[in-house]
Amino acid sequence: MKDQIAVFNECARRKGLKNTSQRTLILKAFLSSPSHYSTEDLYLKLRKNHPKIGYATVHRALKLFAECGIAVELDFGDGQTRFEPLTIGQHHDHLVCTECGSITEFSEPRIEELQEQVAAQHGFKIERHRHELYGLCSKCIGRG
Amino acid sequence: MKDQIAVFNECARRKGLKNTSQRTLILKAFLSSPSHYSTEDLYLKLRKNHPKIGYATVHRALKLFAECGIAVELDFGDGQTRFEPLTIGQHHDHLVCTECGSITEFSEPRIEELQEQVAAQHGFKIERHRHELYGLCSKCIGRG
DNA sequence: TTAGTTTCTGAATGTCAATTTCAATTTTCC
DNA sequence: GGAAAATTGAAATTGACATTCAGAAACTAA
Repeated sequence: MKDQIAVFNECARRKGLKNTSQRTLILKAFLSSPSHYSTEDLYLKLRKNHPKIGYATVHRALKLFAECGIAVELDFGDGQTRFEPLTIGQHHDHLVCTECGSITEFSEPRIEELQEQVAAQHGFKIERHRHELYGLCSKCIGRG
Repeated sequence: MKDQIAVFNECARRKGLKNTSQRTLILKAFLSSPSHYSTEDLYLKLRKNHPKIGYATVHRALKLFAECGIAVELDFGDGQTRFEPLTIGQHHDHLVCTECGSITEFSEPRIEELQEQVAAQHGFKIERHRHELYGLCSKCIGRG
């Protein structure tokens, strides 16, 4: 978390951005939870203690975090973009429960390797990828 | 293609839908091309020869095809949903060029297998998945 | 500290694709 | 042919994201 704040501050400095209490607030709330927040989610959470904060401010901050490389934008196809704090070197993909919406992370180097092979076969250079498995999580299978 | 029309007709019958010239037209245009159409794309293409056709009609037809299992909805994160004809048993994933937008299909059973292993480790039951590699296609690397 | 400059905030508004509405039309079935 | 039901397509609505703008706050230099 300290690393991420440092990275963000450096990025903000480079961009000539000012320090504002709102941005600090949003950054801390964002980093302090393992959640996969949509703008809406984080906005509603922050409003509880900071009723004056604006949706646009939260939205701009999250986009900024993504630009600075301390957040990744996720799209699980439900019409809402989610943001996840990015810990350097901790790439992972997601298991998304279609029943309860829970999100679990996974990482499988052998898949990444095969991906590279596939790309190489097509003369394709991978910049990024998206790999999501949708289905029922262990809890929802039980309830099934 | 005949299979898909048969599947669709059966699905339409079950749903108590009527046969209309527009839907037939849209279905044929959709199946007759390997493209990954957005509603907009297909609408514009159809309008050339059928100026009276409506956007909503095309949109409804494509959603219906997806419901009937002869099309899959794709979202490459560019703000437009694309539809691809689904040939039974021919699952594949996509390489998406971020430069020219070209879409190439790939299939790698070993990745599918590893996916299942990952899911099993988490007690997760996969219903569907999404796996996309974004980057530069061979043509765009050359132009680079 | 203070004046001056620049950025930021937040309410409101704009944008864009997806979706819905509804009156007119078409299909289906008797 | 005619009634009932579904479909069409223009227009309006929705919903998420993005932008605008006037006032507020943060920096900068003297």
